[in-house]
Amino acid sequence: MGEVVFQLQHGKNTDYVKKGAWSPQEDKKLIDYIAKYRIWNRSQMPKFAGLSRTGKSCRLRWTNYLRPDLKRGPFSFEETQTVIRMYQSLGNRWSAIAKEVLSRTDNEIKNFYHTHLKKHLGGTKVEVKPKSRKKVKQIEMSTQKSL
DNA sequence: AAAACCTGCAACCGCTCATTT
DNA sequence: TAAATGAGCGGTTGCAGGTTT
Repeated sequence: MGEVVFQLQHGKNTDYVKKGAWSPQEDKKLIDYIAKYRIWNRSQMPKFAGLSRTGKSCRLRWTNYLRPDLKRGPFSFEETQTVIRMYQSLGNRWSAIAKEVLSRTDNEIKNFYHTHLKKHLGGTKVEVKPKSRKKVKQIEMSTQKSL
């Protein structure tokens, strides 16, 4: 429903890039492909997997939804506490927080924060994210040590 | 009953950084 | 060393389903 298909012209060949929600069939193709080949080339993978999606979209779907080690459902008390603690020390470094909250993705934590925690932590001002990832690494290292 | 509004979440976009050539 | 390309991240959007009026 509401699916959008974009048509890209490349000379005589026509590639269709589908957007929007993933169907169960597409999920299965992606799971089957990754189960078979594991490592993918982002630009080539969708074509070989038989998917009309961008590699970026495939990666996102896999990491945020299809990965077998992902935990679904509501956050536990412990997970919530970890997210709050890490957010207060790291700020909006969702991927770094996700490493601490096992089996949860950065996207899931980000959504969880925006929908559940933001209103409760509204007054808690946290530093703006640093631009450089080197700085982020340094912050992460120091956080690891202090924990 | 249905229209309007709200909430939660999956997915996309644009940007930065890392790696390769 | 610089340019091109690939990968990852955070912000934001769009929509389905639920709730309120």
